[in-house]
Amino acid sequence: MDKVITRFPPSPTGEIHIGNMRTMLFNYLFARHFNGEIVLRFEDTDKERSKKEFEPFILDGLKAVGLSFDHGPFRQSERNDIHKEKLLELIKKGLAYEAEDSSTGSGKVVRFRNPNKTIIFDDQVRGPISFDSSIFEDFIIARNIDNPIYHFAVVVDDMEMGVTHVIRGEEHLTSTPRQILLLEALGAKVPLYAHLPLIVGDDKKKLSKRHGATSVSGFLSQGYLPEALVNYLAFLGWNPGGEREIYSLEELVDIFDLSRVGKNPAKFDYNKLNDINYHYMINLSDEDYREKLLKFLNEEYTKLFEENVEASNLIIKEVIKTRIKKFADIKTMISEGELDYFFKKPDMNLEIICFKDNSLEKTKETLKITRDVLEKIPEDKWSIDFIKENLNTLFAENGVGAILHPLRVALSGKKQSPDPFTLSYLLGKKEVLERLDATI
RNA sequence: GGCUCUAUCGUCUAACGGUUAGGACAUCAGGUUUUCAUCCUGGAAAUCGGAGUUCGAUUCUCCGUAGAGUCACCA
Repeated sequence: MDKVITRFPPSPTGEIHIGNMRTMLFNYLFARHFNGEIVLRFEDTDKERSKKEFEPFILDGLKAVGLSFDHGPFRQSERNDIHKEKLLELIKKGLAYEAEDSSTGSGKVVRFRNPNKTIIFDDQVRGPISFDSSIFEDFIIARNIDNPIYHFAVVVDDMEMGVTHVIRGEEHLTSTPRQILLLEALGAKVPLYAHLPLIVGDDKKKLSKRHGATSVSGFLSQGYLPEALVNYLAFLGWNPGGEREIYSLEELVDIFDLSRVGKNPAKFDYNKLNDINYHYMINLSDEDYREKLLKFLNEEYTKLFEENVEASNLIIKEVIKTRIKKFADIKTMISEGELDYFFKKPDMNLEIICFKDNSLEKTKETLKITRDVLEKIPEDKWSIDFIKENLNTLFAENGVGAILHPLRVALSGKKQSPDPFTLSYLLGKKEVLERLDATI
């Protein structure tokens, strides 16, 4: 096989969204798998919507998720000379002609002389597909001689850049025969096409910028890890066949195979993404996790975490890690007061302190017993296991809930919290006794 | 509407003519000496319908049905 060359052809009309990213990812995986090369080309022939300012968004997005390219970035708009040359060539050969019916009045449009034949191409994911080209009639390929439309510009650029594989979304399927016709007229080698299944929303409609598509930067700012995003996106419409589903970008490159791309549209599933993201998060090193988490804390908690490094690391390990699926979830934990009680004494909450039907009096009594047991534990033995072990002796007589429920409420002010052993350990002996005394 | 594509649990998917139709997410139940979360175990859950080909169809063919994409001087 010739050297594989694929392409990223985003139009710079805004942020790069999840559908674009998936297409680029597949182009990347395919090219890299065969040690091929990737061309990045901004498709900006629509002068109304394309803006140079959007280019960095796209470049940054690619960089953030680790997708590299080898050639470019090119701008379609800066390749006008070559487009015009090819346009004139077709006109000269009688394969295209200028016509008078410009609706915008900006000169003569250029139409392609349609040979009206059946086009058959072997789609790399869908198999043979055939179209009767006469339905397109003599379609327009340029607004005027200096101003080609997309279909013409892509075809010329792909040809000139030696693109061997065009991997794109299914929405381009019906424009493929037109492009093949142009390629044939230009005497170019027709690349192989692969049309990827669409990513759809809950309504089964194509995800697009104006329809539910979220930008890649949006996901990243929610605290989804790039690795997780890549991993999830790779599995939308493709899978390697086994039961494993966690793969790094490098591993995906190794095993990627276009023939295993599915044909049916894939619904974007946040639950699944969250799960994969959670998996990547808990496998982060402690330092890495902390560093990333800190970026999502508000001012108050950033300060608290930085002033209490050891304590906050314990809180991350024992409390936060199993409770958030993406880093931005920490904001919810904070706003719901799930972290408050580690740093300041809770409001006394006698309403909920009683276990089941126990009276307040009885509850205070058990808290006193609990306090006495805890007080006897030496500072240097203050560990989760040792606290548990000591409290154990109270359970048989009083019942587990009767001891632990009031203890939890006294320490946290909440009905739901991490287990009281962990809580006690995190707070430290002195603080625990103070909180118990305040309640009793 | 024309053209094109698609059709397995709620979701993503596996099974390239023979399986008790598998896995993951979600969901439900139980367990981890109280709760939330995590973790473990288990359960429920699918081949769109109809013909054909075949000893045998999720798998091949055809017809329906349903959904989607596309029909720009947008990309």
